[in-house]
Amino acid sequence: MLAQYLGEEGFDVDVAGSSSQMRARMAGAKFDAVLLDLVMPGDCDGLQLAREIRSGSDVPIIMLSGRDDVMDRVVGLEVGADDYIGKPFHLREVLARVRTVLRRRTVSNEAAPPEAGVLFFAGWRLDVERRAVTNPAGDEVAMSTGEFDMLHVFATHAGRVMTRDMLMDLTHKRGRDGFDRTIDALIVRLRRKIETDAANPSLIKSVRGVGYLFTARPETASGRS
Amino acid sequence: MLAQYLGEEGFDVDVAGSSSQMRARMAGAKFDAVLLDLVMPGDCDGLQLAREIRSGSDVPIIMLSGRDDVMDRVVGLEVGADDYIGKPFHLREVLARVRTVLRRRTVSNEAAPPEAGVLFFAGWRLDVERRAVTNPAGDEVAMSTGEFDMLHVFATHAGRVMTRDMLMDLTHKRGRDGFDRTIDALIVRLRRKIETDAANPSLIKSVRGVGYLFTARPETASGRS
DNA sequence: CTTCGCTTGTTACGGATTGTTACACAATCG
DNA sequence: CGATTGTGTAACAATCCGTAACAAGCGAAG
Repeated sequence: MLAQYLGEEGFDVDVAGSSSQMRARMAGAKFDAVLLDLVMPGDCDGLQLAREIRSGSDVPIIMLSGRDDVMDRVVGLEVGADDYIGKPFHLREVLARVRTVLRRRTVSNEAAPPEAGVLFFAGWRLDVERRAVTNPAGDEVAMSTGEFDMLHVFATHAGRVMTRDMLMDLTHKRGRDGFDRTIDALIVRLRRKIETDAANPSLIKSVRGVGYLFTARPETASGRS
Repeated sequence: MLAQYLGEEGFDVDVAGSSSQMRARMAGAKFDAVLLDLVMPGDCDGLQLAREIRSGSDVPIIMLSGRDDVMDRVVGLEVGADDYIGKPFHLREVLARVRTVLRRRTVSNEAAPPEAGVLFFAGWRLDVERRAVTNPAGDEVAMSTGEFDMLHVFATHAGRVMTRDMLMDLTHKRGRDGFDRTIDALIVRLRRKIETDAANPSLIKSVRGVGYLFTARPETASGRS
């Protein structure tokens, strides 16, 4: 049903009925996005599968679920899905989300390939190789390891709200303790270095109850004005 | 039993004892939703019937089933049902699902794009990506997370009366039950920030007994300099 | 090995935001 | 006109977040 609808809307759609089938398809061709059901008919569940895809690729993943469970949603996003659509999903909505994800992806693709040497945003320059950061005025700003990692994660995930858990996963490669405010503390320290007014942040916005959002649009090296 | 209960809750309920009876009823009147039992007493099964309804209409369909079988659920949703309620269903639950389906339907029908880059209205500028709002004078107005979300919803649903349920769905990702005045409180706070005279609101009008209406006409980016 | 300096994690406090309740007032109804 | 219902708003409580302060690591220099 979904495949047909998306097909009519101009997308090339390929359907896989099982995880193994999917692996085969994905090995053979490049896809722009993956729609994944949380509950799979077969052996493997959707979360596991999403993690698997993420480990080897950057394809946008949109998760579908029969239940609109908050926990599912959170876990889904943690695993690396780009979006999550809960139960009573209408075709139009799926279509809209697919378009959104593709748009985001193409934007960030041009500007920030996963391991680009240098990233630019809002006049700032972030040299991944040298781990050096330069402000719009051209001065190099000293960053601690943690601050740099955090900024790097933000720069490569610009425009998407990041939960604290995501940030924890991405900046602290492993090991997550119980509940702490580690991320918040890092955010404060980072804001003090890159925001002109740390009390009214413009680059790193808080999204209450969810996480943080990096608002700057990544620019290409040649795209600077 | 169901019909009586829903009737007491204020719904107009019509009961059909067979598929043919249903066709007759549906031909004669417009319905807001259909509750369908998976196993039918007569000739035709519920799935077939759901497919039939879907082929000619967009009415929300809620499927009831004696067995809580995953396969049934999946097939039911595939056929185009909007929701599925398995075996031990309580009247309250059915009621809640009916309300949700009605709510979702009205929301998602004409609400195509929940996302756009920058929105303009009545001289205001709302940058969705940067989560920043600028007033007609050009000053940036600080908005809390909730206020921004609410304004965003209004801006993308301008000219349409939004019920509190719709607003709750769109601003608070997870459904709330019970009665509260959360939305009203947010409206007051939002009005104080964007209305020139909060006592005589011009942008956000109240529609007694229904909800709120955002009166500004959205302008395209090119409509302003 | 010890000390020093820097970074990072933790805790605590205060302010900001948000949900809830209560009350006043307006609109509607009979 | 009074009764009922719905909305505006203040006040309060619960929660979340920003931030300072401190403690724990960590590495380099001595």
